[in-house]
Amino acid sequence: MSPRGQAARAAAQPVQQPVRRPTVQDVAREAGVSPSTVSRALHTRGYASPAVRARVQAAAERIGYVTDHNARNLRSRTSTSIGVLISDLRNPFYADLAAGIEEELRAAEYQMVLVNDNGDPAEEMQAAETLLAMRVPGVIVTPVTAKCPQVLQDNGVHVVCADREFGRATSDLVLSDNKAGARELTEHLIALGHTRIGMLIDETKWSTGAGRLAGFRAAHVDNALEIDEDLIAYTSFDADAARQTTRRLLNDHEVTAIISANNVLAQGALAELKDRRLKIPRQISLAAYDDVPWMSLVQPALTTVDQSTVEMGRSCARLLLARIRGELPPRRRLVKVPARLIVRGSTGPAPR
Amino acid sequence: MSPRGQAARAAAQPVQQPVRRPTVQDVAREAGVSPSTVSRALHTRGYASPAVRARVQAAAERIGYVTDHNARNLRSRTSTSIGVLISDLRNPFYADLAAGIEEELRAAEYQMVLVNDNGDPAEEMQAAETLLAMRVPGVIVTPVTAKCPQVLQDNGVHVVCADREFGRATSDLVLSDNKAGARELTEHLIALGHTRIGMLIDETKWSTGAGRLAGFRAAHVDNALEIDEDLIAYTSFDADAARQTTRRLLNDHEVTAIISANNVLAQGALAELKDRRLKIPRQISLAAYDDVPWMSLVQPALTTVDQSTVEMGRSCARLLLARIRGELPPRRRLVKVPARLIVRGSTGPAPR
DNA sequence: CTGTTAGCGCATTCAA
DNA sequence: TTGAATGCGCTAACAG
Repeated sequence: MSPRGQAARAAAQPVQQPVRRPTVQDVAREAGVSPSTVSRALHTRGYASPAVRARVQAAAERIGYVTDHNARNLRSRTSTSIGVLISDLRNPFYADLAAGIEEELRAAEYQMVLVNDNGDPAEEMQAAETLLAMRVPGVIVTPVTAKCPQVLQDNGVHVVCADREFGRATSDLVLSDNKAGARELTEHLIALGHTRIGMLIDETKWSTGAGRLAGFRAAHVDNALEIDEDLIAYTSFDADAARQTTRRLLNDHEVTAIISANNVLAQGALAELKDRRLKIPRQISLAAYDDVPWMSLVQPALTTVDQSTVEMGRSCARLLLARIRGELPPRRRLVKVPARLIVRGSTGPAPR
Repeated sequence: MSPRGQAARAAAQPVQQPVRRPTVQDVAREAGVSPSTVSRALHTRGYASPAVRARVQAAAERIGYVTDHNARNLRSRTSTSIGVLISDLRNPFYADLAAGIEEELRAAEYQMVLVNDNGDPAEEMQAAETLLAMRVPGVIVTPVTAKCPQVLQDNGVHVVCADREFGRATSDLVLSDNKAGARELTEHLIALGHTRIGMLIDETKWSTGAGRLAGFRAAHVDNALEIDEDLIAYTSFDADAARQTTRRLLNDHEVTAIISANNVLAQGALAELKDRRLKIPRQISLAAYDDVPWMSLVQPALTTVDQSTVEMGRSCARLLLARIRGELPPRRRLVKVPARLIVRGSTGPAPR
């Protein structure tokens, strides 16, 4: 790679890369003890006399010693890096999730290795392999396929699936109570007299979409309202698609309210309603699952379901760390994060 | 470590932690070559015959070998983990920046270790130490203090400062062209006839705020407009504070337009204007530096300066990687990312 | 082009 | 309680 000609040149020039960092050896010399004593004094608890420990710590501080995680990880077969695998950091849902995770990990002196998989199975597997290579003890993932958590678990990595689930997964789970949240939201509209409510939804393969749709249905059943299946408007993942779908929904059917299954789709729906100059909520009500900041900035502010995304992230991290520390019984744990209805100005009585 | 007794138990019980992962030794045995040949065949280029290389790769694939980054990093004194140190992942500016960085790093097969420092100097230093422990070859940071990049560099870590600069920093830099952007935005308002423009700003210690304020001033000077210093409204970092400051600004002074120095402050300003039921832009114009998605969702959509945040992130990563690979001359490099004015509905002719 | 040897920095035996 | 010895998994020297 770099034969000595190159190394020599590097040494001659003002290159700062090969700064020799102090090792336990250096600290040992400085403190007048053995390397193993340094190791114990610095990390393990109870195997060094207070005096020695203080002396070692002082010496370490003095010469600017910083543990080498690579060496520590290699030797002790543990790592404090946690993989976090999400679909799109630019979506505030994932950003909030990651923020919650990071907060909790940092408090426990763990690090977050964040990877975007763009919702692509291939990139997701790629990322999983990278995390295997890093020998992370655990991964938090919003899975795209069941294969990814599976492969990780097969290799002894603890996995927490966040936000969504696949039928046969065996990993720990942290989910929003999608069904309850969507049901509450739908009932709020029904209580306002709406009987023809459009449901804008992108997928129902995952528990996320499936749960929200189930809640939508349940609210209808509970209120003895028949569902016009045509009002369930399946769309794609992006806001533009949602806008087209909303357009079609409005053209082809009479609805007095629309529920968007997530924050991205809501953008498209809102754009279409505004474009048509429909008065919200006088002419049509709009509500969304997954509250994000812009929803309270628009006029009227949107009625939403807040799924406490940051807290969801914290839960993921807490659960994973507990699992890593062996504090949990073997069987998988499911954490349901409550969803909370927030009524704002975008929903009102049904017209006529 | 895990003698066969334990391994046997592991196989019997549903414990997945002590999974013995294959090593180069195992691959070597499988392929009938030596460990070092495996290493060369798998990673280095040119030092293995095609036949052997193929055989080794097949063997590795077969037994599910995945390189141990810790061991590789320890031995070769290189790492593909990059530290990214930001203030608040929930702020879309930082999320976009991180997304751009991650995208570019991932393409180059590097990993992103993301740490939130909450804008707190102590947490920032804590994070720096963690990254030193991880032996990352480089860090991208939106610095809170000059000390953090300094310490990292002193330890041989390459640093790219993103978004802001401190006077004496010696690290590479990627900045928005704050002055030009703010000037253009201000001139846009002046061209619309505004002469009393409020400037809502949180800090001017960093190049960010300083540059934007300088652009604001420059636009006035260019147009022979005197600045009423009272219209420069200094506020704190959060939206609530910005709202209070906007309230005071409106109470105490007559302004026909307000410029917010960033996306967070804009929330506060907008909230106050709406609360007062001021018609935008008929009664007052509002514009903001740092375009984020909600600004095109509100009505009227906000006139903004887009600082291409994702691209800024990509630039940071590209610059850092080039530096790490030694492709750059020793002297620090400054990358200015152009800022682009986006005129939307929130700015209009000055009243009267 | 390939194998042998050695050691990165550390934590963990074990013996003292 | 401490020190000496060992090796985690890998890759860089060197020799062949």
